[in-house]
Amino acid sequence: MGRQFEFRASQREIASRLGVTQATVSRALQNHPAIAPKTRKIVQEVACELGYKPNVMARGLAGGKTHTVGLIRGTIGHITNPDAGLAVEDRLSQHDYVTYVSNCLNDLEIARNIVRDFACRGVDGILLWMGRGWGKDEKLMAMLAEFPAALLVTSDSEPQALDHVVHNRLPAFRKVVDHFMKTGRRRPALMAVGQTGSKTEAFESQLATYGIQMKSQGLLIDLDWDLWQESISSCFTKVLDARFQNGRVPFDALMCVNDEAAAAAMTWLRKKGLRVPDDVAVVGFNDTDFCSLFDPPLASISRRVEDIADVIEHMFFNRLLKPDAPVQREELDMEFIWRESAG
Amino acid sequence: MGRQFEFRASQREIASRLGVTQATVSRALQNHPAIAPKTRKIVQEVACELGYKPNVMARGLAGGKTHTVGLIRGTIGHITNPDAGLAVEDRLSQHDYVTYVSNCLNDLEIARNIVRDFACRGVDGILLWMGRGWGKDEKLMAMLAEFPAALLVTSDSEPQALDHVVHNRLPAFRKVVDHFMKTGRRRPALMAVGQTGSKTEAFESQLATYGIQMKSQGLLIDLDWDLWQESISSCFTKVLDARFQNGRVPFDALMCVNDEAAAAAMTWLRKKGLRVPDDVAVVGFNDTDFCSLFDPPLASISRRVEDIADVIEHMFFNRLLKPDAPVQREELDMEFIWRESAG
DNA sequence: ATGAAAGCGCTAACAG
DNA sequence: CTGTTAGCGCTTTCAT
Repeated sequence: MGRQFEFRASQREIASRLGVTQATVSRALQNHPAIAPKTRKIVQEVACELGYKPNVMARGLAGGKTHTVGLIRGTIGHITNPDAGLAVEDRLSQHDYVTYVSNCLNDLEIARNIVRDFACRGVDGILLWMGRGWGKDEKLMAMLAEFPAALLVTSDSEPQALDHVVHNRLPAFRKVVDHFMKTGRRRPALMAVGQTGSKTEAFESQLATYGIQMKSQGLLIDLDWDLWQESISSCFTKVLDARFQNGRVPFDALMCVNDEAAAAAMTWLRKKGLRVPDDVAVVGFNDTDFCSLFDPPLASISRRVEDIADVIEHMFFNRLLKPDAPVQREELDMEFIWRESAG
Repeated sequence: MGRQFEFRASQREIASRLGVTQATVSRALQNHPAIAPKTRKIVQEVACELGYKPNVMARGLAGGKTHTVGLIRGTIGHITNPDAGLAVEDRLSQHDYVTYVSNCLNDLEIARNIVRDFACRGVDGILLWMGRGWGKDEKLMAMLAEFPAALLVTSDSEPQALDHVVHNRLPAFRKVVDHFMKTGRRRPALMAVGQTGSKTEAFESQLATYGIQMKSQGLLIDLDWDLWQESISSCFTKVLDARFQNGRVPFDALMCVNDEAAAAAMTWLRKKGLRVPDDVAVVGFNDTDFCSLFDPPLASISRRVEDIADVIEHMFFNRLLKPDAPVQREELDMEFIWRESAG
């Protein structure tokens, strides 16, 4: 039978102590309107005295809130950094909410299973970092719709049927490209992992507005996913060495998938006798603490982790309080952080 | 009453489909020995067909396992990096275990409350990154002892009454000090946050074996915790500027709290006209991906995140399988990673 | 080998 | 305002 914990009291114990029924205790603890103020008071006092904490499983089973949220991250921890998930967890805990974390590895099928599992666990809400096009998956969206709260974090601004926050990279990418152009660069390249992805598209489309065709002009440096997992710097070096043996590169500016890659790029360029930013401007991604410590300081794109945590916190509890409010949608733009490496 | 989910089937539905009782379904699903093989088979088939998943709350309430573990981290995400917690979460999920994450901010009182809360949630086990001396807190230890599994991660090697893994920094610190000595340094300093802490003690005691008194010789650079939270680099620069206005420093080697601080130190030293490692050797902490990308590459101490995740995974499930096995204890040493900055 | 029934700790509908 | 009662979906005796 149920695991016993020495240090836990139940509503029944409080009830028997006071000579009332357990239901009364339940109501008093919930601040039910139809309860005598003095009953409520004495119940709460005894509850406090006994260190009563509700059994979350029982409460969930009986239809109450569990004060639990399931958070589904998209990528492995050491790759996406700094992590908005942990910042969110921190915020939620201040509202006495506890977070399940899980990682779907950007796989829709896995995401569905996790959502399902979270349902079996009675979470009050789901926070999901969406992969591309998942909004069109009816099965996923139908499941999500059944939770008291479900909040999607997307990186594209397509409309969604549920509450969502658009964590928009486009404006930042646009600003990077604009900056490159304004400072006289004419062949900005992108270093990406995989040929597709919203980063690639954002950069490509913005270049196109200046009449530059990224792919056909050889301005996409595609990194190998497997090598990438092993070692960022060596993978980068390998690709560049293979493609530009003589050290002559076809680009005069370089936007990188993350700060680590950007730092590796700066090292490689320097070794080839190229100056940053004079010969090649470099911009990273994530705006890690390290950026300002490089020589030259590394420009980057900030995810604004704390801001997005604010938005998520706000939208999530908003939904919980007003189950019938219309679908919410917020946008938060990532931000280009200029530093010397960008020229 | 209980939240309804369209997409969920219960044992009762399976039972009624098959004309057996729900208890039979329960037993069949648990591979209970006293169940006819063909019954088990057909039950499992139907369960699969209906996409049955157990209701974790109900199971927990009734005394079964919840396949949940509560993980209590000690520090805020963006400060401790890379994060063993996420690596562990990843491992556990491969065993169909889901992780609650919480952060006690290194506060014993908060830790106790979180443990309590996890108990109310019916977790099968607790993973706790211990603060100093918490092993002596009877209340905490008594609560932990009531879980089917509780695994402590400590950074000192004091004996504990429960399963624990010692994540030992001492050997690495020792190696750093030894290395400094071997390469002719005579005044190695430590940059720490707060005068106490195991990092400080480890370094101090090892220096003492060479007859060097860290504190009295002015070899402890104490950073302000509040400033530290705001900005690592500026906090560091402020302290150094205030203490060593003329750029003459009393140390010829510098061990830093983390890689960011080490990088900031290298920048500061260079500005003062001091060479790394010729004039001052520098070592960081965490062995971030960035280390090898600095000029010179930054030596550091690796927490061996993946290794510790391995150990935790192993010990945790070991305990779950053998509730009565004797207390387990494993040690995992952090590792000094030499790079040019260390001289 | 299976059914019947109790009970985990709570919420909520129904009575009074 | 409070007591009574019926579940929530399971696990686990106790019968048969």
